[in-house]
Amino acid sequence: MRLPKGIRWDLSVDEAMRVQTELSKKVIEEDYLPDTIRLVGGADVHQVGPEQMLAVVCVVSLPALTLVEVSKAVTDIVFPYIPGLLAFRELPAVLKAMESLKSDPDVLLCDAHGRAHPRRFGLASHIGVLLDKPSIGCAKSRLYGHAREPEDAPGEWTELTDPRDHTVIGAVVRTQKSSPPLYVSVGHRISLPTAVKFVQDCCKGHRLPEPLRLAHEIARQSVRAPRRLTQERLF
DNA sequence: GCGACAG
DNA sequence: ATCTTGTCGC
Repeated sequence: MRLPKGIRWDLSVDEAMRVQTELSKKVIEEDYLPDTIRLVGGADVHQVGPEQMLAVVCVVSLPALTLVEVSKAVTDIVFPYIPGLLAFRELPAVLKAMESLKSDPDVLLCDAHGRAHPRRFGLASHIGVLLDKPSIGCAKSRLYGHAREPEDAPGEWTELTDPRDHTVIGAVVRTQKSSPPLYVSVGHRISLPTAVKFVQDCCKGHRLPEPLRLAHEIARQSVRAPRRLTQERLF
């Protein structure tokens, strides 16, 4: 998959926040995606030691949810972890993994927020806009917004709203009984109802949707064995 | 000033 | 994200 060129990552915190505010205007919150979705991607990033990041992208086919491709990439850490600015830390690794991907997923699930963000531009939206690809934010915990707790049954969900203007910015979705809910939000080129439906369709008995569950598991295993990673050692 | 805070 | 054991519940 082709990547945009000339992106600068050596930004100050102020500059990074301004970039988010600007790019957030480009987010499309409508279903601008193929009629039939056959491939769903899932991206997860792990930190490896004090100075490296490992990104794993898994592509799964619908409706069987069978794994069709895995791509990995290692990059040096170029930005600290700051709540709200996660994209500037993880995007270099995710983009590199996306670059070596052979298949072209119809939609990409991200282990992060999309519109459910202080400036309405979390990692899921950032990667969606940069690649002009439908994307969904699917985080394990809350960053921003108010919501009531959904009932304890798979499929139950509540709205996540912006306390400033009461806009709906996401959904809190119970994907498995007795498990903490997922925070689903629009990344890019998709509507919230469609995003919620996709996440639910991709969960086969687990809390996380299959593409993300697999990516997370593969990343965890890759980080386990070697103490230091090289691009070649990943394969 | 104080708390909250994706991974 | 990472550092970390056993343990309780679905």
